[in-house]
Amino acid sequence: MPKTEQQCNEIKKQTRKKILHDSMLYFARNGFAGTKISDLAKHIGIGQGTLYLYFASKEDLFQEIQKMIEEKQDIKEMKLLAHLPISAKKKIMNLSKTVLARLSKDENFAGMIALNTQMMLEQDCYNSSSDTTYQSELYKCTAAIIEQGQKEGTVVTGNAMKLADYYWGVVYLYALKKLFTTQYEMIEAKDLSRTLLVKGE
Amino acid sequence: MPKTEQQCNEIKKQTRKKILHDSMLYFARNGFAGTKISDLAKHIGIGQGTLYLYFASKEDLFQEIQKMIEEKQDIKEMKLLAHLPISAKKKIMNLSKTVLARLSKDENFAGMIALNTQMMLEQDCYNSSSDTTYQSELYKCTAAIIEQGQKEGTVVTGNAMKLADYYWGVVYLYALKKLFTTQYEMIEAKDLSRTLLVKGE
Amino acid sequence: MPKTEQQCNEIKKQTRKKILHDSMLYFARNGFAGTKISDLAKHIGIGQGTLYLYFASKEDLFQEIQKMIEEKQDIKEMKLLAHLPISAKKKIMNLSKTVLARLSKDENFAGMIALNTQMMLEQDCYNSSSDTTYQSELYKCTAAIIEQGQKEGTVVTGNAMKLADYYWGVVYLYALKKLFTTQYEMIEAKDLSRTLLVKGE
Amino acid sequence: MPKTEQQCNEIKKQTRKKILHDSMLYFARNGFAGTKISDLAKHIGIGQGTLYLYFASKEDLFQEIQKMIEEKQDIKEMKLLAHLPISAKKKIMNLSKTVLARLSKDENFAGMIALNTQMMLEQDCYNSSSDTTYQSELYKCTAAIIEQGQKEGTVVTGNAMKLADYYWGVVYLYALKKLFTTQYEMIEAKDLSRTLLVKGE
DNA sequence: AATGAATGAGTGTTCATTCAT
DNA sequence: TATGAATGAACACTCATTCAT
Repeated sequence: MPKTEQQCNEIKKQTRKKILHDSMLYFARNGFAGTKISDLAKHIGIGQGTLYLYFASKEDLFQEIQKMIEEKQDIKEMKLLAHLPISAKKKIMNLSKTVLARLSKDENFAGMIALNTQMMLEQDCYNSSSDTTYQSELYKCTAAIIEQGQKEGTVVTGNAMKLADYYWGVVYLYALKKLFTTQYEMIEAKDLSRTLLVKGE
Repeated sequence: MPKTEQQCNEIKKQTRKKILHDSMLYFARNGFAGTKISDLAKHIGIGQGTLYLYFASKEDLFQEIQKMIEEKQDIKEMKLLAHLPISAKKKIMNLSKTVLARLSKDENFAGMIALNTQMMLEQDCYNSSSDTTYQSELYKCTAAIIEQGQKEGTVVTGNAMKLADYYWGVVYLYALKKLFTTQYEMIEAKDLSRTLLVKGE
Repeated sequence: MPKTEQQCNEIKKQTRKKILHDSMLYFARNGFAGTKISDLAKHIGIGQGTLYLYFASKEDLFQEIQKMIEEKQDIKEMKLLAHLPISAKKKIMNLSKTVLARLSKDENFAGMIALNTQMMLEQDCYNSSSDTTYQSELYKCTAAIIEQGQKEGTVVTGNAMKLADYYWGVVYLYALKKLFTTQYEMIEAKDLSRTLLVKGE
Repeated sequence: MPKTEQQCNEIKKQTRKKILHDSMLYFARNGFAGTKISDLAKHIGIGQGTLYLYFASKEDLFQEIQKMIEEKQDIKEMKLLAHLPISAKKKIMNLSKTVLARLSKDENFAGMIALNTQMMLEQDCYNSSSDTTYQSELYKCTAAIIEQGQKEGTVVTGNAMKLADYYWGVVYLYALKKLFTTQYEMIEAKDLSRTLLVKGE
């Protein structure tokens, strides 16, 4: 539309964002193959054709969603947490509380976690030598905290990366529950923390 | 078929079993929508048409697989374990060791766990008032052990069913890893046990 | 539009003409089915929507182009030529020279000839009993000259209309060359005339 | 079908041929953009899906048709004619008679000529420096005859290739008539020959 | 009056299912 | 019984047309 003048592409950006956002949740719930463009468009509330004004194909849309997730992943907070001058145990309980709280309130966060983990799984599948690219930031931060905790004697022994993977795996689990089940019992922070801590509570 | 007459349907049973089995893994990896009959048949090593001699439709095949899983789920062992006169902590560590060992060795077990959990998730989605039908056996057994442990003071406090759900969720996680990743780090029994036990080791 | 009032529809006429003209060439090159409104509008240098201010539909635009061609067809000159008191041979060589010269210089003329002939071909297809409507004028004039030439012994024997059809068919041929090829060798007037004349040169 | 054994792909070859053949005529009449797969399949008498068992896409089918035409083009006869120890005039009249006779009887021949010429036109369009690849054989043979005739004084002067192009252009013209019109007047051999010969009859 | 973003009917392509062998 | 070629309903994608600005 020739709205006023300049920012008709303000609207375009808005629409693009809405599509990306709404599609993310839809894909997270139904998977790529299980998502029909016709249904997706209806769910977003736009015409089928409109989708193709913003994305070249279903595949392209999916990839853009993945890109978005990679960029978003709130790693900044994580990094901040990792560098605070507090005990690893505190950090872990803090992180767990924060993550579970967001998971409870925010479906988008759940969708992001779910898609992100699925991407990692499938990526591993075809590309086992992958350097675990994007997720590494998140995992590295967690691993750093774990190593600190191991020195402090509050975190269980074992490969730090493997433990970080375990921790986020559990988060993925409850992201799925958030996405798929209506009445679910969210885990508690102490339960999540227990994946890492020597002695819970 | 010129097998005189007797057990030409011995062969039929055999074929049906093979289809169910091979399809299970394929579905677990690719999902229902992501599975094409043509690919599936090739993967099994039979003609597309043959599938329809044994199953009425793709949907029917999928349901039969689900039934099979429900029936198989080695609950007997579980029940046995649950009623042994040993401490809950021992039971849990035992169970964890057994489950993870099977997961490592047996892709079918991984497939079963994966499909089973996905079924539960999707079922919840559309049928939130479900009485958690089939999975309940497995979960009830685990919950019983958990309750025993809580009395003994070795298992963390909290709703027993929720904790059982958590426990099997982690198992699901590593079933996925088994199915999707080529080089994965399996969790250790003590890590799995820690989801429930007050103090690891 | 703030053009006071008088001839803001002078501009409208101008635009309509431009659309008709530019579309004609585009249709001639790409055919009806092969022409997309989006591409056409870009080619003309207007918005897609603008087209629909001047024409009800793609089909309508195409029909208006056809009408325009029918009306334009410089039959007047032809008629004039037909009635001049000179030999048929002269008339034919004259006509050939003129037609080929215009073809060389004027893409629009080529487009008109091409579309016109294609119309005739397709019309015949669905309406074989057609009285060859509009093109008849042009053909009748040519046939008249042919008949004159046959009497004078300079034009080959045969049905005059069929020969006229042949003559303009060759013109169509070189209209296509003009439209589609960048470096083409235009036929010479004597070559075109030879379709009719007993003895060339 | 597992017919007897070996030649179920005899049938496949047959079907492929039928599709190629029937599509050729359909494309010749309607153009690429004007041809709908649904209509084409109906016209051939097969299901839409069947087309995609034999050809990867509409575009692919079209290209295969073009390949087929290039290969077919009955150049052998032409070459034979070109090398006979008879006068160029005889050769030309012979050729004209043969070509027009086939055009009258054989729609496929008409389709081939039409598509072939259209290919050449479009090819020129995008690739003006093309060495006129495949059609050259046919044109070269004709040009050779023309040159012979020019020496013998029976063929008009001028660039031989240009004249060959003219000759086959006229053939194209009547291929179109054959394809599009129901009641058409085919040109006569002497008319076609006159494009080249100094003096008709 | 002019625009181009939005739309959905229509087109190309895929895939679960059937069926002749 | 087993097969895979054939099918058409369903899906991804395109494009003529509309409409808010």
